Amino acid sequence: MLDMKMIRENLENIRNMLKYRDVQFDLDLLLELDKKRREMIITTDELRKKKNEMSIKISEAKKAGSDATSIIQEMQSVSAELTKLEGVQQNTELEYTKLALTIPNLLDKSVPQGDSTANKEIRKWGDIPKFDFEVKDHIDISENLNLLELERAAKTAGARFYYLKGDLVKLNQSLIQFGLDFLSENGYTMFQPPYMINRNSMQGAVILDDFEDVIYKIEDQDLYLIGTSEHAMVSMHGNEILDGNSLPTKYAAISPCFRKEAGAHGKDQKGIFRVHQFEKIEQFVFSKPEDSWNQHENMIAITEEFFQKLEIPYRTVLLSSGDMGKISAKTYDVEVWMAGQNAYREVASCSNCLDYQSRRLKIRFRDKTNEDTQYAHTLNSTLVATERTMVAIMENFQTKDGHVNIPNALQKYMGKKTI
RNA sequence: GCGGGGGUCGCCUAGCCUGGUAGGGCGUGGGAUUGCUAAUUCCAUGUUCGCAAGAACACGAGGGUUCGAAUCCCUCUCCCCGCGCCA
Repeated sequence: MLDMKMIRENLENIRNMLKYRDVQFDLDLLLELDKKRREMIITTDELRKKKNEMSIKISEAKKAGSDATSIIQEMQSVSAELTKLEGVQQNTELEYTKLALTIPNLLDKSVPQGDSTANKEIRKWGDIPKFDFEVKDHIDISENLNLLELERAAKTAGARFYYLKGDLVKLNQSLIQFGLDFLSENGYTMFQPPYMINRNSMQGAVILDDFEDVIYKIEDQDLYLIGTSEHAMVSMHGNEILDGNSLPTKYAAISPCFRKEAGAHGKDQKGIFRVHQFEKIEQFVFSKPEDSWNQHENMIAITEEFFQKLEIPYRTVLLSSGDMGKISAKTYDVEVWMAGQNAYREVASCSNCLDYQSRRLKIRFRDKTNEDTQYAHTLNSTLVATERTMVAIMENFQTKDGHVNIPNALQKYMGKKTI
């Protein structure tokens, strides 16, 4: 959500933002509803004022023991009128809020304009592995080594599910262990969040379209499966006034992620690259506004360092205005090399959401109790999505005789050097 | 799941029985006063609308009764205590 006052004062910027994001949004309707909403507030406030004044008169009359019948009758009619107007106001408010919740976030000025072809590679690390044999993809590798049950998963759950098996289970746990150790050493506090959260929390974290395309709902309950621990982490401090001295909070969250993947039909159909359920360690930071861009750079640096330790070649991409999520003001993606696909593929995403989520969830801070509160900034970044990372490990570290070498950093967690 | 007790403006708390402008303390900021440290005292300290003056709203959430609800009634929610069930 954006500050309505700011929208009114920066109409040109907002129109440009919508254009650059290539998003259909009825800004004129929003302005109209905002105007109507404010008018309604003024009208109903005046009636309430009248009511309050009469209430005092009634009280005084009763105390004095005189007759208050005529004032009470007058107040009855004012009350009735107010009830009627409040109904109208409530409807206006609902309409306004519904629309206001769908306007995308501002864009940082460093974001390139255009669609995904305008994405900008800003860094590249590592040498692409060369093989003197025919390279296999992770599906063939895991089949040969008996590391996945894909057909049986399709039988028991459907497409885009999997059973990890044997050493792949251990590799997954090793990545998680290593990731948590790594973030702990870098001053992060670990969290394991709820995997289901209520509608209000989810609505603060995501934009409406995501409910349809991404989020699973629990039947007959006000609960939704998180699509990422970000959803549970951002709402954790909802309706709170944080102590400014505690910022930035650096949280490391580990959780499974559940995604519908609606609209991804045909893409990455096989294997464990694009699935309905995967594990992810997330960095989540609440920061002061003046510090958030600095934090954003820190977070992407941490993620890059992690993949360097895993010896996986990657490139870091600054997403263009048309390719970003609507809640983010600026996003870096990390794409790692996947030898089986002969391509860089997305494994991590690092976003600064400014005060967009904080406004929705009322996450504020102040340094001293008599100061005005400010909205905190929220930032999220993948540290590691383990299933995708295992695809990269299997494909990049495969050997001629069909085995997979374990990256140095993971060997002590795996207790072996090769699968 | 059952029974009991709770949720009040950052924190603590009064008010609820008996409906009539939500009070006090702490913390924080500012002013005044007194040789100093300190003490004392006054003002400010939530949200929304408004350029402002000001006004409205706010007692866990949502309904209801009433001219009027923190207060009475209903539903939900979270916390605490006891019992039950349970990995």
